[in-house]
Amino acid sequence: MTQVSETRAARRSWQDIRDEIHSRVLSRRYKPGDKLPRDEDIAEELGCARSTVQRAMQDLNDAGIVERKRKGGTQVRPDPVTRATLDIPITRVEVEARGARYGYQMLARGHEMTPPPVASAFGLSAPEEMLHIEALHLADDAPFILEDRWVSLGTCPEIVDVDLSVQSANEWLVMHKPYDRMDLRFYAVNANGEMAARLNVSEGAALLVIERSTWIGKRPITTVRSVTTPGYQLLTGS
Amino acid sequence: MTQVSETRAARRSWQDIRDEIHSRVLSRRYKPGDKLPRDEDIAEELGCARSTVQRAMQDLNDAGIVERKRKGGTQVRPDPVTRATLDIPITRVEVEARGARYGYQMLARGHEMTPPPVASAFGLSAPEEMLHIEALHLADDAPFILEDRWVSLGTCPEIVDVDLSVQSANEWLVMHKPYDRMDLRFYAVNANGEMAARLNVSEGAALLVIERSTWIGKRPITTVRSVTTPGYQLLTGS
DNA sequence: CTCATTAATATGTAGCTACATAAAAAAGTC
DNA sequence: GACTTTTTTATGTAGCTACATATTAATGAG
Repeated sequence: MTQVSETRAARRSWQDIRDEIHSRVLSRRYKPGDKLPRDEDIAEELGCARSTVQRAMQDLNDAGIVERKRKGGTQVRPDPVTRATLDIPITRVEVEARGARYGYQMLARGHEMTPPPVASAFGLSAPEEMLHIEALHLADDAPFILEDRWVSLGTCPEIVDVDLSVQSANEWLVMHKPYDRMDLRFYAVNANGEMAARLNVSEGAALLVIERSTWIGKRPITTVRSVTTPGYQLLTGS
Repeated sequence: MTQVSETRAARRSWQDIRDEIHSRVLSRRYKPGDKLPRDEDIAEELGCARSTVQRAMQDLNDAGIVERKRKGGTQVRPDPVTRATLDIPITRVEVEARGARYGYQMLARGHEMTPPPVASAFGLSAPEEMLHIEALHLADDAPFILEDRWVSLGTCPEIVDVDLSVQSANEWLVMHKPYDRMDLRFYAVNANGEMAARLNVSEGAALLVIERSTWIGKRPITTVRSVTTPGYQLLTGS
């Protein structure tokens, strides 16, 4: 224990505090479901300010290690999860980052009533008229990603004036339409006849699909199913 | 019920500041690549403390909206990304959350030298002896996930004393082994003969694969390839 | 005893000061 | 001019106070 004075080499950073708490969780000194001491007591025990503990706890909370509730205190998450952050770039940037030439091709565009599967992805009770777009992203002229998109005209009327034969809808939406909720899902499908033809792969090939839906408030913005080409991998950093 | 603003200018929260900056980015008042004013100036302009701006900026940084560098200042990320956090639960918890009975079956276990693909996933220069485990996770006695795992004996010698015929290696590792780097990748494969037999699916079926590797410092801990059954989806919340 | 009201309390946030740190810019040096 | 050193500066962090907020716990009315 430090006699303090001015030797502030002993100053502990919030990362130190975080690591100390984390190691106590891993060593089972704090077991899953256990309630931790109040921030103030931990601060006193470890010789730092409450704000430092607060910062550390916030990080542990974000990392899924602990759960905090006002007045309820802090507890170790009973069911540990491994949490990762995933960056999904705009397809154009992704293609260019691979050193390939990006190409974009709009296959179809029209106003249609949402079919049931789309409505359910959005949590809509009644079908509504939406902009429906099918498009193909190309890398060095080879098919790269096939996308099937629906855009809500009620939430996003400006989209009808955008020239989507040149710029992908995603690119425009990402740059202009804020959202406060997003749902992502990943799964694998066997290429059906249409996919195989569009992507120039053999029928039955295993393809990774990325589905993304966004909302602002309770209002749907867009939902898109992106079918990737064989060999495509989604990666996380950190 | 929220007691909204009084006549006195309500204190602005860091979320308000964040949303203001974010909306400026979306409205292109701050364009991709642009340098933002210093925190202090933004604080003055918006009438709050620098610490509040700092908090807001930290969040925008985490969200991938801006990039910050000491002395270099803050700039709008030139290539916008959509960032999502992914929670991968322990398979047992995942199965139980679906209301199914969890089962676990170890198929093979042995000490082997790392084959080249595994070594490269870990960034190892020379192959080393590792614990190799093949196991099957079951949901209501049906195959759910097939896993092929390598655990570094140098980094993780305790693992040899753990009874992995009862508890999955992942469950033990998550609870006992901290890591500071993790790599995740997702892709789709067509079931080969062995996978098809193990998972009781037809050959060629499209299966989602999750590969995960973890390190502590520069030392590898474990790498695992989890092959899921048809219909499996990975989801993100927010 | 039951339900509604009030008090107590742990975390969350805003604002301040002071200092640390990294990196760019400026100033020297050969 | 090319290289090194110093200074400047914007962000990052630690610590403090004060207050807000969401719950839980205690209290009181019937």
